[in-house]
Amino acid sequence: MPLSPLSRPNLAHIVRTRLSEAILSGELEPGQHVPEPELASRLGVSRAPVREALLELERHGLVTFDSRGRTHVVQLTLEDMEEIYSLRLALEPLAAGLTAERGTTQDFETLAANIAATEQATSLAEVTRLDAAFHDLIMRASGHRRAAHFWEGLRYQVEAWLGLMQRRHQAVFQSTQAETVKAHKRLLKVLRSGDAAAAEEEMKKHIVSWRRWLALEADAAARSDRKPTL
Amino acid sequence: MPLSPLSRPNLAHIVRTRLSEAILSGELEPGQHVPEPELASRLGVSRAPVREALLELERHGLVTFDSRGRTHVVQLTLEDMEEIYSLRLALEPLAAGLTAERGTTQDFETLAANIAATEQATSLAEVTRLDAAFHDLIMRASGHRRAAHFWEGLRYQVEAWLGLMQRRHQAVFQSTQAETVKAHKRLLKVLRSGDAAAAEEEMKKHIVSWRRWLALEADAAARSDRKPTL
DNA sequence: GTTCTGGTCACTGTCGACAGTCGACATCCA
DNA sequence: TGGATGTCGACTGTCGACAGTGACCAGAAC
Repeated sequence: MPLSPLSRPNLAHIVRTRLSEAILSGELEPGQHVPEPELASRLGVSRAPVREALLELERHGLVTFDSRGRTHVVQLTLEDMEEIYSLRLALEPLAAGLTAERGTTQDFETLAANIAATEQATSLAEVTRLDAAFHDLIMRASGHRRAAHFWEGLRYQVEAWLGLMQRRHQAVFQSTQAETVKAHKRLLKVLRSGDAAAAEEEMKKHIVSWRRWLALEADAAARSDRKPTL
Repeated sequence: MPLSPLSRPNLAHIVRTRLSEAILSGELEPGQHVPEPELASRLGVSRAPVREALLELERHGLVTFDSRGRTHVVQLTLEDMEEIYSLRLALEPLAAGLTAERGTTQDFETLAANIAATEQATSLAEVTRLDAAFHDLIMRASGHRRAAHFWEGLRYQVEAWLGLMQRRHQAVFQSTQAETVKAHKRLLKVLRSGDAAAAEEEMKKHIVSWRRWLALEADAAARSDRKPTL
């Protein structure tokens, strides 16, 4: 009987997941102060797991602690995104190269499944989530645990940013789904080829092209002659 | 009156610092299980700050949690160090370039002071600490907060590894102090020149040359025909 | 009206306690 | 004797409580 071992996530993990969703969806607004007691009572748990979850979320860059230790939902600025861009550019090609070398058939099939799911996604939010997951899979498949770990510290911020931009500038993301699928297919093909250098190069291009989303808010602000609200 | 605001570190921070020292010095051995209740009673605090400190230490890669949530002092392998090497190579040249561009006179003076201290250090352990601090300063001076943050997640592991190697292969580190000073002086000079590309290149060289410490244990093991104990 | 003062309130940091769980070890039965 | 079963102890995950601190607000003093 194929009984795989079941994992029993602790409360802190559940709280963390729940809060991630709340932040990514915009249910909790950027900059908003989120007191531990309130979260605890709203979620029906004590403060201990909430505190632990918040520490995790800080690691993921979704919340920050001010000088008094109070928790705020992160408010990403353009400079933050530039930082993230430069780090993605440093990390992801490295991982892509490794994945091309070491990736298993299993890995590539999971990636293919992700692309298929992206093709059939019915909402932008879903596309964004699957996009982040795709990169996540590559980082993991690389076998570079620390790089994957670092990526964990970036991906949620990327998701948060894209979510925010999508809510603000829907029109711009019209063709995103198709483009994402196309780019990911190209990537997967190179990864499967086993050519590390080519994989690095392709990933680099992919990240560079992703950069165009960064200036969105600044551009929109410039056009409408208002201050960018980040 | 120049009274700078005093920071009142919380217990968790103190515990974290104390535990870092214990791990880096070898007081706590690699692989050793460290139960929260014991740490708490030994340090005379409750488990809450200990738990928080352990989470921080995990982020710094000095401890790991097993499937049951029990804490162990990290046991670095050669593969771990290869990972760290590849990440340093991705992160530090980037930061060095930025520091060359944006570094302030103040920054460079702090770096110079660090080098001076390294010159006068009286123990290898001190040299190692100052070495890590030097790189820390560059990461901070770069203004790239996330890169600096990532480096925080590596530096202690680097220190731990070097400490371990130094305790095992003292003789090999004879000339380390002088070499470190020389290399750091070269780096500082390039940083001061403001030439980002040159700074990147010099840092790259520096990291590559650091790589030689990685194979130490494997080499020693091969020579004495025993299994490398990592 | 403005500045100082005191009180109030909302939070965080820390503590001690309890329950559930897992491994180790002893024990029982074939 | 060896494998299954039961018991014990150690630790983690979680909880509720308390104290200390800073922000905010109202009122007093000038």
